[in-house]
Amino acid sequence: MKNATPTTAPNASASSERVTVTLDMVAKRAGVSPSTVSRILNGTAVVSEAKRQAVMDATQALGFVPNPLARGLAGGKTFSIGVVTQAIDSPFYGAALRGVEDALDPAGYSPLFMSAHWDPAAEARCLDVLRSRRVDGIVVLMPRLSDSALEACAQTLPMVVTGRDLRGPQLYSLNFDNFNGGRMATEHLIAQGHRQIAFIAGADEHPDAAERMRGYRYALAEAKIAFDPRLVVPGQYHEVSGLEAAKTLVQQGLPFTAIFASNDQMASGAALGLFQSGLRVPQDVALVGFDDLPTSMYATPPLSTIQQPAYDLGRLAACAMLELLAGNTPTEELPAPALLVRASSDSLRV
Amino acid sequence: MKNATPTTAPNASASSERVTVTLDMVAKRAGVSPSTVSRILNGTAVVSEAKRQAVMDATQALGFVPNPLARGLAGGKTFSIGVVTQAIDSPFYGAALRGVEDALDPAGYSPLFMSAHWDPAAEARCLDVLRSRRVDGIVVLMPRLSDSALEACAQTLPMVVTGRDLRGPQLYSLNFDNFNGGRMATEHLIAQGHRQIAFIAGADEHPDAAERMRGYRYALAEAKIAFDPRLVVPGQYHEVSGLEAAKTLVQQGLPFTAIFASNDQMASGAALGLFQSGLRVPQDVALVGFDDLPTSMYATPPLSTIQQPAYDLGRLAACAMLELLAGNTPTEELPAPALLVRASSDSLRV
DNA sequence: TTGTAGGCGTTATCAG
DNA sequence: CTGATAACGCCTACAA
Repeated sequence: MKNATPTTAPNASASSERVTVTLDMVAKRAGVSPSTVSRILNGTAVVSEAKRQAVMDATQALGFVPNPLARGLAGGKTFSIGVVTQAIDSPFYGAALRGVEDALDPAGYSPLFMSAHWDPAAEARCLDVLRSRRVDGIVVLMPRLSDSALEACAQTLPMVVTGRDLRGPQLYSLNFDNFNGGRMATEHLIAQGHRQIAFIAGADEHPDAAERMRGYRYALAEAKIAFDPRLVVPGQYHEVSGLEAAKTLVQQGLPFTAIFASNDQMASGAALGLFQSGLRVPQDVALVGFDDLPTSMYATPPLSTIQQPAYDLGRLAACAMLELLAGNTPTEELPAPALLVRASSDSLRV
Repeated sequence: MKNATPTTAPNASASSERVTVTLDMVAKRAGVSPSTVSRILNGTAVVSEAKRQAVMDATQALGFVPNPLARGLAGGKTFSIGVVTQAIDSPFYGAALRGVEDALDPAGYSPLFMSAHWDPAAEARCLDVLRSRRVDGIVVLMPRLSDSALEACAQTLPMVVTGRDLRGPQLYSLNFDNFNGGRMATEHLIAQGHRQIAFIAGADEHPDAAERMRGYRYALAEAKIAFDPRLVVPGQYHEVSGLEAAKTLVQQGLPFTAIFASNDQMASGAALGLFQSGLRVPQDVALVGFDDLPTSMYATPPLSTIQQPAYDLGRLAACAMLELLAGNTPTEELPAPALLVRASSDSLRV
């Protein structure tokens, strides 16, 4: 990271350096042709060691930095990859984007982030903008576009998507096992002795929300606990809806001793709702979330949850893209869901 | 947003469209020269209405989208602006970045996000990368680089920074009144009858952390409350440090009835620390944070805090950049700090 | 008003 | 192995 800076190098840095140093200037100074400089800098061909040194020296001395725009125009590769996220200000996507950054940076690629806000039309627009910017590939986190639209896009560019099961020559996907996650959360509650377990569902359009619910129902069935639709309240994956859901449950009067919220944000809202209703977590009601947001372990009380590795999701998606770009077949896989038991569902830990 | 799509327009969209449509093709189809097309599309000159129509039609029909790379190479403007954030996965920066997105998008500019992780060297690298990518301007959120380094950079490019007071021909800054924020938070606690108010400080390197502390001390002095250094514990602006700070305070044995944490993340950690120590918020200890993160109102109990408009911070910074780019002198100002009293510091609200 | 020519900084394709 | 010579797609004088 920290190469000793040769005294000859006026490394532009965040300082002066007015004129732009071009490849031609390097070529001239090194006494070779521009093409040779290009070849050396890109390792496109074998070059004599002598010229090689001369070019490297000149590059250093002049502080030459290739112009990505020109590179993109001429060569077709821009070394930037488009990343479509749904909300850059969501804790979940934030972690994922950081994973993307961390994976792309060392490879010399720059991410180009765009938010689609769960709107298919906006998502399509993102793809268009990204393609017009000539990105080398596109990663879509939790797309809302149809499989076919994504597949169509993959005909033109390497694509990696998460939250789907799509494969193709230029298409790779990474999916999380939401079903088993939902099942594990519910089984944990059942193991703790709970029989009346409420469920705060996620937005209908989210396929993963449906999977989590399926896991919930599966676990209930396995335990021979009758499914009571009245204990299932809708949510929208954000705090307010969790708060409202909890209040609905309380007001409804139907007894319940535990809540499984299909994501941490709603669990957080539900915790507040219970608190405001005078119910203690976990003494009166046990609570389990889903995602394991960075803040969940610092909630009061710390929230039990299913760990969904958002950071790794982003990182692996980016790695897969790098593989695709290198012409390889990606093999990255997401880790299996893991249950994190914390105080919110375990009275012994309080 | 939703123009009726003319039947003649095969709007590439997220679909097929193999070949790239160039400006020359549009020119040919419209029966004019490339330069005319360029002029019309950029409004660079006055053109006859007839040709104008012809070009617009051809553009539509062909679904032409100008290549930003070529545009950047030839004209110098890339319509992308670099945005240096410290951590893309922080709730505070997340909100700010969303503000940036929202302001830039309608103006036709794309943000290029990079994270510096509070490391000056990394920040310098971000600036270099961004400049090498030929962005039209750079916005730095809460820079760690020296004023002079930023000013130097502003000689080359329009710059907008937050958390500093810097002005220049190509440089604009947006600063938040951390001193008064800290003061208001403390005064609130004092008004609630508290005399022993602990303070969880922020990282030393953050200038805003020092300002908040100054506000704390100022308010104490105003109220003739002796400043007790033992009630000030260091923090790092993240949850763990708040948790540890609270435990330190409790173990220390010195009585205190309130805590002012210099940011919400630490306040959240402190809340957990108090909880684990068997202390109730606000009955035993009142708690006030700083920032008003989106999640703070859903904390258990909801956290009183000083509202720092992160979203607006980003939005206004981006707007200022747009002004700079348009050759105007920005005039955006950040709103004054506001105190939000919630249950964590008000027993009546619980 | 509008067309022509040249160039922005690289890479790629050919010869040599 | 290396050097010309085209593009890449668009913008901007300059000339008409």
